[in-house]
Amino acid sequence: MLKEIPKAYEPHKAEEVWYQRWVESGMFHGSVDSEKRPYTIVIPPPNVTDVLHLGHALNNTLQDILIRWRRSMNYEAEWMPGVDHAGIATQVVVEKNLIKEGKTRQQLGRDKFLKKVWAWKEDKFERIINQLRRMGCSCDWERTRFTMDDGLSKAVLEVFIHLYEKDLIYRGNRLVNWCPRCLTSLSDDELEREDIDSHLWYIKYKLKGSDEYLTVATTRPETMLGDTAIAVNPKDKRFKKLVGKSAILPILDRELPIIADDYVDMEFGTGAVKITPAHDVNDFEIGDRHGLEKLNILNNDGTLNDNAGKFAGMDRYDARRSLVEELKQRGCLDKVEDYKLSVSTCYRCNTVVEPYLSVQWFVRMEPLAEPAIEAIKSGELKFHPDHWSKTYLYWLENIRDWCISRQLWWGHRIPVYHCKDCAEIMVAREIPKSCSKCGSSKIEQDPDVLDTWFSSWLWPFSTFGWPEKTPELNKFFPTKSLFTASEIIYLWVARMVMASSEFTGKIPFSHVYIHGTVRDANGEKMSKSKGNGIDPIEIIDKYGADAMRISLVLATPEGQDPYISEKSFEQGRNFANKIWNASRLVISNFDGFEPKYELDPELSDLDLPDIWILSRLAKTIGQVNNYLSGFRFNTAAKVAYDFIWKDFCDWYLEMIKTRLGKDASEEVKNQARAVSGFVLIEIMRLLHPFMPFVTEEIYHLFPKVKESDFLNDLGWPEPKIKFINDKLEKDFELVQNIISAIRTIRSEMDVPPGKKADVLIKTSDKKAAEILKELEIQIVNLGRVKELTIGEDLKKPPLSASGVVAIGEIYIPLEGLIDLENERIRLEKELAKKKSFLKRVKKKLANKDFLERAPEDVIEAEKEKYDQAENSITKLNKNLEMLSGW
RNA sequence: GGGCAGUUGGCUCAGCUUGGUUAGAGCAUCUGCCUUACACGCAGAGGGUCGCUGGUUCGAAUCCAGCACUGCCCACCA
Repeated sequence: MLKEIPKAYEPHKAEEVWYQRWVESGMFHGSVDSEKRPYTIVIPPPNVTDVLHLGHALNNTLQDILIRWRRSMNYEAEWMPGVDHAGIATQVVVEKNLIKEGKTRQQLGRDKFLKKVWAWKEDKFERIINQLRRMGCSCDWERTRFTMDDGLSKAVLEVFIHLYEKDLIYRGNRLVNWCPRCLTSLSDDELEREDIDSHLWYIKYKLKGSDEYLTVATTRPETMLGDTAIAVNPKDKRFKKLVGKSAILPILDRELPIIADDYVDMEFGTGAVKITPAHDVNDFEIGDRHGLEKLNILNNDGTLNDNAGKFAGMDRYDARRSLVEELKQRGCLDKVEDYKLSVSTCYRCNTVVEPYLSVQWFVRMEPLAEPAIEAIKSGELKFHPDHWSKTYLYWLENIRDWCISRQLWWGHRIPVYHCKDCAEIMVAREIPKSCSKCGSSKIEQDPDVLDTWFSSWLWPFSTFGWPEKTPELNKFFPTKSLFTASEIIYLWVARMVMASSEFTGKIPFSHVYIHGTVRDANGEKMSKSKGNGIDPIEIIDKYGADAMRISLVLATPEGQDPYISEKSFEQGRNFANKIWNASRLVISNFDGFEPKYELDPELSDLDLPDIWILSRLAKTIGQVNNYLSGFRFNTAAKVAYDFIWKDFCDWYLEMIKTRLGKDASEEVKNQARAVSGFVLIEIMRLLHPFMPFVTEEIYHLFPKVKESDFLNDLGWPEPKIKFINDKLEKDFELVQNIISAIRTIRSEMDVPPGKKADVLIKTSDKKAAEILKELEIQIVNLGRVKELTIGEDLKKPPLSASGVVAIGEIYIPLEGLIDLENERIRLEKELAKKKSFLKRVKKKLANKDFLERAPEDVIEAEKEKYDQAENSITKLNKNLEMLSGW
C-alpha cells in the first residue's frame, strides 16, 4: 500500500496540475452576484520594468495566504491582479537597452520608441503573470489590469479634469527637481539622497569701487554664473556697512547688489552668501523677497547655456573644474575646504538632480490630505505594525504640492492643449476643435505625460471601473487590506487614501500591512545590480512553491526585514516533506477505511492520545485564527508548524503506531484511523492557505476524493471548544517529561537504542501514578521499556542509573552496562544544577520584605519550589552515596 | 538636526502590552541511531543572565530615565 505513494513529495507535477484545475474551476473569480460578504485585496501592481524578485514573492505570498484564508471562510474573495507602467522607471530601462544597440530614444522618435516600450511591457507582463501563477497566487485573472488600460486611462483623465476644475491643479513656473539624464522633472518624493565627499569653495567677490573683497562660501561654484545678489544677515555687524552697496561677480564682471536677509546664518562659512535664484530653492525664495532676477544658466541636459558666457556648452561638472581653475588664476579663490555634502539623485538613474526653473503642473495637496489624516485618527484605517501610521501622518501633516508633469514619453499624456497661434492653454477631455480664445484650429496636445503615481493612486477603484458605477465597484470596493513595503507609504499608500476620499468618498482599504524588505544573509538589500538577488522561479524549481512560501513566512519576523539565503528554503522543503510522509503513514493505514471529515464522536470512546491531539488541534486552529486576524503571519505559521511537527508527528503519530499495528483489533484500528484521518484533513485545511499545492495533493490521496473536489470547498476548520481539555494536556506534559527523562538517562548511559530496558518510577504522588498508569503503554513504547514498574515504595535496584523528576525518581537497572564513572558525573552535574537553583530560592525566601509584600500565591509557589529542590537534592545525594558503595 | 525601529546563546528571532515557572524556538555544533512515514529523518546534549548606566519594586529581559551602537525615514543652512 505504502509503495504507491512516493517516499518524497514531488512538487512540480502537483503544482502544474492543481493550478490549472483551480483556475478552470473559477474559484479565483469573485462574483458580483454572490450573496457572500466580499473580501477584496488589490495587488500592489508590480512595475513592468523587470520580472519579480523575492521581495515580490514575500509580498504576494502574504496576500495569497490572506485571500485563500478568507475564501475558505466563505467570503466572496477577490484578489485583483495587475501591473504598473511605471513611467520613468520603464522608460529608463528601455532607453538603457537601446543604448546598448548604440541608439537613443531621440534618434528613434516618440512613436517608434513607444512601440519598443510596449513590446517590453508585453514581455515583462507575461513573465510576471507567469511568476505569480507559479507561486500559487490565487488572483482573479479575468480582472487583470494595467495602469495604461483604456479604463484606467479614462479614470486618470477624469481625475485631472476634476481637480483642475476644482482649482486643485495649477500650472506654475517654479524650481523643480530636474534629472539631466532623464530630461524630466521629478517630485520631491522621487529623490534618493546620497552623502558625498565634496568641498566648500571660498570665492572672493571684489567690492565695487574698492580694492577690498567680500568672500562667500559655496558647494556649487559653477552656479555663481547665475548669481544675482549677495546676501548677509541684517544683524551681522561685520557687513552692516556693505548692505546696499555692490560687488562684482568675478569673470563675468556683473554687478551684484548686497542685500540683507534673515535667512543667512552668520556662523556658517563667511556669513555672506551668493544668491542664485534660478538654481537653489532658498535663493529662489530670497529672490522673490528682494525682486531679484532669476537667471537660468543651465540647459535641460546639465550643460551650461549662453548665460554662462565662455562656459556655455560645457557640462556642469567640467564647467565647475575650469571655473575653479580660472578663479585660482585670477586670485579670486580664497581657499578650498573638504566638506561632506548631501545631494539628491534621480531614483531611477542615480544622476544628481538639479533645481531647475521650468513650467510644470502641480496638485494642491493640502485639501486632499485632511480626510487621509482623519482616516487614521478615527481608526477607519489601520497600519500593521501600528507605528507606521506615524510615518504616514508626518508626511500628510507636512504635505507639499505635487509636481505631476513629466517630460517623458511613456505614460498618460497630460490632457492639456496649446493653441499654436495665441499660445492659449486648454484643459479638456479631448482635443478641442478650435482655440477658446482666438478660434484658431491649430491646436496640439502638450507633449508631457503624467507622473506614474498619478495613475497608481487611483488603483483600488479605477481597476473596478470607476468613474462608471459598475457592479464590481459596488461589490468589491472599498477593499479590505493592502500589503506593501514601507518605501511607498508616501508615494502610493497615502495618495491612494487621498484619491479615494476625494473621488469616491471612501477610504480605499481598512488595513495596511507593512512587511520588511528582503535582505541577503549579510543584511544587504537584494538587488540585481549587486548580484545578490534570487529569482523566485529558481527557488520554486529547486524547492517547490510551497517550500518557498512557507520559508518566506517563517523567515519574516513581524515588522522586521527578513534575512534570506538559499538555505532558508530548506526549512520549507523539509516541512513539506514531513507533512507528506506523515500523510503517507496515516493514509496508507486506512486500508479501505473511509475517514469522516467531520468528527464528532463521544469523546469518552477515544483513546487518551486521541483526546489530547484533538485538544491541541482545537487550540492551534484558534491561535492561527487570532494571529491571521492580527496580520501576524509569522507567528501563525510557526504555531501551525510546531503543532504539526511536534504534537502531531513526534508525539501523536508515534503513539498510535501500536494501535495501527498487526496485533490490534479492527475496532481499535478504525478508531485510530478515524482520529488520525480527521486530524490530518484538518491540518490540510489549516495549512492550505500557506501551502496550497502539497495540501491539495494530499487531500486527493484520501479515499473517494474526486478530481473536481477542492480543499477550499471543505472550508476553514473550526476551533472546536468542546475538544479543548486543559487537564489532559497537563497530564500529557507529565508523561512527555517522564519519557524524555528516560530517554536522557538511556542516551547518557549509552544504552543502545535497540535495547529495551526495565524502568522503575518511584512516586508518592498518587494522582501522578494514576496518570502514568493510564498512559503506561506510551511510556513503554516511546521510552523503549521492557518492563515498567510504578510504585510508592520501590527500592533502587543495585547497579542502576537514576534520575530525579518532579514527581519522584526514575531507576533504570543497567546490569553489566552501567559505567559507574559516567553515572557519577551525570548525577553530580544534576546535583550542582539543583543546588544553585535552591540557593536562589532560599535567598528569596530569606528576604523579609519578600515575605511581607509579595502576594500569597507567589510565596506559596516559591516554598513549593524550595521543598521540591531540597527533596531532589536529598535523592541525588542518596543515589551518589549508593554509587560509592559499589 | 528631527523622527522611527532594533540591540536576548555562533546566526536569525520569540518572550517585554498585564514585572514573579531553573529565559524559549529554528539554523549551526556535538553524541548516538537507516527504531517497519520521513536521514529533507529520529533521540539526546552543550551553549545566553537578556547593549550600557542608573532608578522604581520584596522582585526587572519585562516598567521609567539617561547613554551607546546599528538600520531606516524625514530635513533648504550656502
